[in-house]
Amino acid sequence: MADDERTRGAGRRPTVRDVARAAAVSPATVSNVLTGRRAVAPERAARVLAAVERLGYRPDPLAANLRSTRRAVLGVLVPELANPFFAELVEALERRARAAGWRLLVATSGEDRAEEPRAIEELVTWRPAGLVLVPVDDSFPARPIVERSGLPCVLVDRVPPGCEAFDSVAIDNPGAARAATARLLELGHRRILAVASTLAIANMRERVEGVAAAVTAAGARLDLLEAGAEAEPAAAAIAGKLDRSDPPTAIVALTTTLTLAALRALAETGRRVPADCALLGFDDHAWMQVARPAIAAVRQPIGELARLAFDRLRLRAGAEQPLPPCRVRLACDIAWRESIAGPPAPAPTGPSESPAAPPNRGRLNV
Amino acid sequence: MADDERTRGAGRRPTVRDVARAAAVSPATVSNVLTGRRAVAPERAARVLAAVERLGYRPDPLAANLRSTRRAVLGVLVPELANPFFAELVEALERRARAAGWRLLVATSGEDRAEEPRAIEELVTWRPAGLVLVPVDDSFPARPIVERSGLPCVLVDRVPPGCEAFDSVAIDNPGAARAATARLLELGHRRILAVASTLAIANMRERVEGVAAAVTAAGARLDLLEAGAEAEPAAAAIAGKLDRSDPPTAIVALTTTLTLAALRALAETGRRVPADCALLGFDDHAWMQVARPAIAAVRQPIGELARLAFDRLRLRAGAEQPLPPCRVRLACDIAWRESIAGPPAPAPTGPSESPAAPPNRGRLNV
DNA sequence: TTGAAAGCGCTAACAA
DNA sequence: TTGTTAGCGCTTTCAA
Repeated sequence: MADDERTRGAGRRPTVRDVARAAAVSPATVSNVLTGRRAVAPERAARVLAAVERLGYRPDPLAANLRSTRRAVLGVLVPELANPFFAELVEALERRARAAGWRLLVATSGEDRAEEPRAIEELVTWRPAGLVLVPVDDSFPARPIVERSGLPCVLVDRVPPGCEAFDSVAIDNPGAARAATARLLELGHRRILAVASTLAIANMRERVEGVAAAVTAAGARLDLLEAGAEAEPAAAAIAGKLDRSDPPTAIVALTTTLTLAALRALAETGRRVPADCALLGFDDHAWMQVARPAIAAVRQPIGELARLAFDRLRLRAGAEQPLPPCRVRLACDIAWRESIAGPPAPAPTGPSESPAAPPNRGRLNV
Repeated sequence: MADDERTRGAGRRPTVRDVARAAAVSPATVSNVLTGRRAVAPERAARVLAAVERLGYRPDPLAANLRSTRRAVLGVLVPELANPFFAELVEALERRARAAGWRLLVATSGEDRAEEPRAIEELVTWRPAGLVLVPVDDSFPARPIVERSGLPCVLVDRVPPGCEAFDSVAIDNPGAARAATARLLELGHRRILAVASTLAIANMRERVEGVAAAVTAAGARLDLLEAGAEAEPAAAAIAGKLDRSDPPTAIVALTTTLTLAALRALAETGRRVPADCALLGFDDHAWMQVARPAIAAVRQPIGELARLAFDRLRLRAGAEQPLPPCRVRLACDIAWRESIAGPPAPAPTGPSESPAAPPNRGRLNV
């Protein structure tokens, strides 16, 4: 059925004109019914809808976007999809976008400063309604292109300094790091090693600041390691820190890769977790629950990050006049697990409560 | 500089016409220079290029795609991005696509049969040059839409039966499973548990077949469990199998989630790996190397899968006449790690060589 | 409220 | 080899 209708075009997809003819109205009316941009008399609208149904008409978004200024595509640039955090972020964005009838154009910069502006430039030529962007690092090489494009843009996860004019959505990095570290200090740790990939990325610095704030407040000692993004060299560097005479009794790893590197370094230097050294990571993954010991980790609310970023973009895309920038910072849960315990030798002070996390869900609108 | 040129349009992006005027040629010539579709005299081409540079002209892919039949966009549909295998597949595809000047439109079906056709339908309305598709399962609900669209389509990873007319790229599932199992049998295992998510997905069945073939050939016993895609219930089901009087001494987990579930089940039932039970998973991830014991796993050549899928699609998109379907199956490496050892009690037979993998890289063109 | 007509920016015909 | 013309499928004036 309906095949007689469809063969008419000899394989050609039906267009607005076909629908208009079938419904005995003008193409403009078809458009108005379908986009809802202008009112159409009920009976005519029904005729149009029926014709659409009968012909199996699907509007061509390419043509629609070419003509109109309002598009329903979002450009998304993340450093890499191999990083589960970004993969989950993109998936959450895609889910929300599709639910709202929007599409996603996805690109990756490969954590490469030279690639970022190239990727953004290509994205921009597609004239998306907006951009969701995780910059490579503080240098944010795509910035001039984004600004010149005039497109709405939300920075997610990494918000370089000087980007106060951009919308941004990220977690409360200092807060999460402080809360995590405070717990370690409570348990009696006095030498804490914070492992960052690079301090050239704002969120890394913010996490380090959080750790430092807690450590300083407690009069303990902070060891800071900038270990790079690669697992192997990072593990070696961490092992180096562990092999000193006065090694840390707790490690806070600021990315998943560094958590893995820390685990490797601890194993290689013969440390048991948590007996010899406690470990806490950023970003929670399924394997951390199953690992023995199970690894404690800061849990980022990825779905929430995606939701806020998308809603912001949609709002801005639909807004008539320019909106003031909006900076959202979300609080994080921490999954306390077996990798956390008090320091080994003479447990100096610290209460012996069970390591339950204080409930700190909520939102921090800066 | 060049600003005087750019302000002319009063913020308007320059078009082919602007470039044509600036270079004193026709719009068609500009198009021909930029797309390289027809020859243009060197000096004129140089003039055009100079004008492009001076005006900061960027072609609008929307308009180009609307007019021409050849598009440089690929539609990609995967079940989910939260699964690192698919995330890495998409990343590898994106990398190759971008290198070739193509873009990716990404959608996810959420492993949902109802969502798959919806997602594909939206993808198709964008008129991509081709589709890369990982079906939800054998039911492949998007199939009629894909066929009706007439678009080139490569099935990746999951190739439902009856899809011989489609191009497909996947690993040699039976071969990988057979090789893995053969090694376990060599080590003396006689009761092997294969854990699949669901037998409604072809690659799961193929893996099971591979395990079964090896087990049968060795006269050993195969235990098959269809454990679902969720970690918790799967772990419970696996624990059930382990708690019987005659438990398996080796587990082959057919997905990453099931590998995690198996680990959990083993821990919960007090089994040590590999002393009480050996474990081998499908899909290798960073944490498996760091886990104690390190987890052995079949390594899928994701980059290669992506490369072949993309090249195939590009070939088909550029081809004049229809090409015969091409079914590629790639051999896999196996990362042999600590989670593999002989069975606990009376190690019956089996040579005591070191568990090094036989080199079996290569391609199997079915 | 509706229709006719004019493009959005580009490339494919066709003619020169 | 080049320019002219037309039109991809849609939305948006503008006039009725």
